[in-house]
Amino acid sequence: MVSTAVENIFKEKNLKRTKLRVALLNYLLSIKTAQSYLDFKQALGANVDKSTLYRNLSAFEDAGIIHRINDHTGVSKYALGPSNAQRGNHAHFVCEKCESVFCVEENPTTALTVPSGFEAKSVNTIITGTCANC
Amino acid sequence: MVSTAVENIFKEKNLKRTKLRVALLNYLLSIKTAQSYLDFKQALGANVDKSTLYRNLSAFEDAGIIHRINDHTGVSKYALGPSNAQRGNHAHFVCEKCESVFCVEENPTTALTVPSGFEAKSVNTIITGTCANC
DNA sequence: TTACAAATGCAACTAAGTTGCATTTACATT
DNA sequence: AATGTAAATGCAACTTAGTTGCATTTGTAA
Repeated sequence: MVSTAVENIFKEKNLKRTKLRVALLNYLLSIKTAQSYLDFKQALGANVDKSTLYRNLSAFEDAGIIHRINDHTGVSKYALGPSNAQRGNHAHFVCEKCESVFCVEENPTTALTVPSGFEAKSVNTIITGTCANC
Repeated sequence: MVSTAVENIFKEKNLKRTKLRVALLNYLLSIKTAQSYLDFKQALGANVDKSTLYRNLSAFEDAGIIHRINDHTGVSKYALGPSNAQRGNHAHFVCEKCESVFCVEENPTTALTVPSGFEAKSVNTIITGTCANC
């Protein structure tokens, strides 16, 4: 089930429409939580090439299709949507039981003040707790 | 210049007072930015053992002496003070020019709302921008 | 001073992510 | 449809952060 969005996004972003990219994007569309390299590998087949996958994740990130999330584990995870630097901020919720990472809308956010001399450009928030499934 | 605090903290936390631990703690007291393994190695001598250093960082973290910070680079950095889960929240400022990481007081914070079914326990905020030195 | 748990040092390992390069493929142009 | 080309792939080799097992050493309490 390849949506129109998936059909068009490659042209829009000047990316070639390869098999893996279509599968990757459809998988991202199908899932609610942020995914790691290992998650993608498991979902797309153990035979997917590591370099190719990482390069595609980078390409998607550069194109603003996905954003990279760094939780406490140090392993990068990826979810649909551009980064906070490019769009309105959103937060990431990390479930401490199942380790899932969700994008959540940020609450009418704090006025952000930093020490004098410092200039803030973007904000990334990681919320830790338990998710609805746990 | 070994402060009284440093003399006492090991007994308080039931940690043995070894050479490296004293040096590590004094170094942390002397510096304003969060430090990575490589920073410590450079500051404390290239001969410090990797395992020992990492184990001490873990021990200090467990004891609430320091907390670990994960910025966008995926490399852990450490700074004095317990984690946000244990104390009032504070934020981390990452300078996009010099890559320094500072702990900054968090502004009187928002009521934190998460989707229904989710339960938030702690919040970690990474602010990206330029620091006072850059 | 001694005894023992805890800390160290070393080497070997794991796992995430990157790089170089030869081959293949998407796709625009003819 | 044939083809030229830049981009994408696949593979192997590498880098770097962090961990683990184990024999040796050391801090500290008795």
